[in-house]
Amino acid sequence: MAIVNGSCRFGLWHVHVAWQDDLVYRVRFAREGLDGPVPEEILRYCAGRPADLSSLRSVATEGESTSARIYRAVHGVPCGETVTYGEVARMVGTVPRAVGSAMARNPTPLVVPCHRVVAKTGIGGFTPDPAIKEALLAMEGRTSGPCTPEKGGVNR
DNA sequence: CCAGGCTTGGAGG
DNA sequence: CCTCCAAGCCTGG
Repeated sequence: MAIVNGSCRFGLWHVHVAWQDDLVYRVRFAREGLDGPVPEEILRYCAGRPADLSSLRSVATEGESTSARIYRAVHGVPCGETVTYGEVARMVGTVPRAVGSAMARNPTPLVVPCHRVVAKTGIGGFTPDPAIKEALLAMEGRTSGPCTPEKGGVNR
């Protein structure tokens, strides 16, 4: 079985996904869509329905490199919560800028929820557009949001 | 090998 | 409150 490529809609964006079973190789936000399926959880998530993105695995978390450990730490951040670059750095034993670099190169956004990693003083960055990060966090902040956080605590 | 990054905390104005 | 800056380190080219 080969790797499957597909996309679904998230607001004005198209979410491209390269995947196979529960393993995701690549996720990226693009202006244009492409034909093909995406994992059920990602489809539900993008549609604003209850979804558990952490049930998917990412190739980014494989290995023992520093970035892999950073991605694993971020993979464990639950929906509805956020952490700062500095907090992730302390968990992994590195520095905030290394975390920022890793997030900027995250091959699988959503599956490794880099949008839940914010700066201590603000929302932090997001490629290709910080507006996506804001939209994702706003969506997850709702008590009846897609991942139904137990306590509807929005972080900031 | 080197430039630069989705940071941070402290110093100083 | 705000600007400035070095620390510290990982990665792509």
